[in-house]
Amino acid sequence: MKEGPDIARIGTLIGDPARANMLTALMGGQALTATELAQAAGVTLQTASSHLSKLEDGGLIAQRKQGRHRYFTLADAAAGSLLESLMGFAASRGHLRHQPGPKDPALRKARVCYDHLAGDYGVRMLDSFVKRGAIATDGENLAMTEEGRAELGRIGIDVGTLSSSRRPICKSCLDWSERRSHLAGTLGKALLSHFLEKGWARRSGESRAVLFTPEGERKFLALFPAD
Amino acid sequence: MKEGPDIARIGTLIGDPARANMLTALMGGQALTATELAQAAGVTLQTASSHLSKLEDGGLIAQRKQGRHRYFTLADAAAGSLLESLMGFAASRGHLRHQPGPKDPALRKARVCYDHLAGDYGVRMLDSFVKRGAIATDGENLAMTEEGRAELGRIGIDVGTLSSSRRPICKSCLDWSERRSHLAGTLGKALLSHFLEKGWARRSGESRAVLFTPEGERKFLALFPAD
DNA sequence: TTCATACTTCGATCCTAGCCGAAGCATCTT
DNA sequence: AAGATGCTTCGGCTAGGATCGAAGTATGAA
Repeated sequence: MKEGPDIARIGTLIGDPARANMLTALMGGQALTATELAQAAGVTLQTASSHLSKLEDGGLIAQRKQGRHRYFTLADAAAGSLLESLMGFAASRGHLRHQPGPKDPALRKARVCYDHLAGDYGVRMLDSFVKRGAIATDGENLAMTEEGRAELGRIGIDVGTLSSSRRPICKSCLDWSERRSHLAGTLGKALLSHFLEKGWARRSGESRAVLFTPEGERKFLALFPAD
Repeated sequence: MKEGPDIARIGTLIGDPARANMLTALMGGQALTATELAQAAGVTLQTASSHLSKLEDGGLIAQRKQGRHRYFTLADAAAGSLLESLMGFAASRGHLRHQPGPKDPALRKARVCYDHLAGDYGVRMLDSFVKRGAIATDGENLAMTEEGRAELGRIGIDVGTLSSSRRPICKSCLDWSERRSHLAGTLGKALLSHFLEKGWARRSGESRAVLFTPEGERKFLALFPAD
């Protein structure tokens, strides 16, 4: 019949509201149990179990058995990036589930996107890197410069250890709230971990929001000045 | 729990096989009619019509009325890019439907658009007429000049006989493979007929492609030189 | 005008897939 | 061992939506 990849299968998987809620919850980057995901989706455990096995078959999520728990995560960074693209597109068409009112400014300011920082602060960080020549870009692809390696060394991140993975060090990821790109890849992950370790910020309990301490915020803004 | 963009809505739109087939067909870049898309999707015209209005509401496609046809295209580059991401992801997970066959460059080169010539050659023809002052344009509307009447007389077309109909002699028609305008109207129709009658070209069997003979191609290119 | 073509809307059917209750495994605790 | 917790499987119910026939609308052709 038809040729090419089966986008309908992926679409169907994401198209169910319960599954979409689960995937959105997993965008936080944390591994969640079936019970937690059932709650996030608003369905019973049996139903959630059925959804999770479909998502796993489709290659969107992966599971890890640990004792009597099963921890689910997004399958990989590509899955996270696809979901972020979808969110960006949906937001650009005005397909929001509730108005972007003053209720969730924390999410717009800084949130976790799978394993790296997104929102205003995420975009600001990438902008700053590009502006000072630490990262070179052709609009789509990103590349580390020599200056960038030195710069990150001063911050306290050894770029050498990041290149071991097959995953790219720098990658752009479309930000749905800002409609611009922020920094993904192993470097994006390392930077977020760095901020959390240093105590500049902490993860919000249930939400994807990243909450900066007053001191952490001051240091972050000094490190990545805006225009 | 219900935060952010509604990815489920986009997922549902792409998740139906008939709609996915339509979107895949539109990824070719050409504008397609509802009838053509119904064929591509393997459903009846009524069903296709329903799908198309849903896709339009969702912001994935746009339509352009032209005469009694409705030409559908992807809404914009963002929609195309989203679909490409999805195809890449689906392919990376091994969700393939069939091996991709050789695509048809002949369609992009020259094809029939209702009753006139479209594609690279169609755009080239209008460009050439405008450049030599045979047709005047304000960007949207086209008008025959006196020079143009003489010019067409030399080619072998009597413009006088074309003006009997209520249909305009010259009309611009957006070409979706080239993203520029080509020549429609009774003159566009007459020119295509002329080429076919003279044996410069012939219509492909089932496809919309117009196949030029080596001699016809030489004469056509001499008559309508590029920049 | 009358006919033909392109498409939409309406109405009815049918089938998929989401849903949950109940029961069944598996693993940890005591 | 017995009980508790976490999750899966089974079976039946139901709603949503994909589908098409038939009728309606719009535009072009004769």
